[in-house]
Amino acid sequence: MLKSAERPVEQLLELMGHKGVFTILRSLQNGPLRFGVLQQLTNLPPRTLSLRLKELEELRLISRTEYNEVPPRVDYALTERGRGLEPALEALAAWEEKSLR
Amino acid sequence: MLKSAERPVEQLLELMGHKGVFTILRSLQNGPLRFGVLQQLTNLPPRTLSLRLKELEELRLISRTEYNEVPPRVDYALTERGRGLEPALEALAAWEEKSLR
DNA sequence: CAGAATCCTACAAGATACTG
DNA sequence: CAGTATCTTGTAGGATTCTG
Repeated sequence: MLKSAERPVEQLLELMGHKGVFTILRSLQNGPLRFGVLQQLTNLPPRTLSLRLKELEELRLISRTEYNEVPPRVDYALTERGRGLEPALEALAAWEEKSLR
Repeated sequence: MLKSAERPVEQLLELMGHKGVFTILRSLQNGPLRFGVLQQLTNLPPRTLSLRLKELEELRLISRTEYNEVPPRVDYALTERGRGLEPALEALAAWEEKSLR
């Protein structure tokens, strides 16, 4: 799945091209979120969400934190590298805004 | 192919997620280019390049101009809407720069 | 709750050959 | 030159069911 021959931006865009990924990144800008919440926000089936989260982790854009609690609790947050993406996310959101008018 | 139910940014990212599309858009920032040149820049087979260019046209990000000459000549250029994408392209390129260091 | 396992269908994308 | 036609293989991603 990881095509290391590609430029980082191509890897990134390939991942962001998948359904829900932009929403995931944007949502995490406001702080960590749990699996279940991301599922509701993106409307992805668990299998697909799980795949995307792993790929985002592989690219070191998000981190996964597991708490030893019952019931289980896990949350996902932007990494430093992921936060470096924020200007691009904003630019894309701004473009969308403009293109809706 | 056109999933009109999606938000513009999701449509855009789905398209930009395909191989070569980022390169196409970036290259066109410097002015119109011909099919053959885009083929060399992206390393895409003609069929795939042709598909991507049509999809970019559908989203009104690029325009196609055909000249009645022999041999045939066609070129592609960013539209106004496509130029609206430039801040995002720059942000992505900047992110890549940073992430390489 | 947070996923993993299994199954399925549609389409991505590359290779190759051909043409107005 | 700028594509189209045809064929093949891999993967996306949705549905559903199950579990540590």
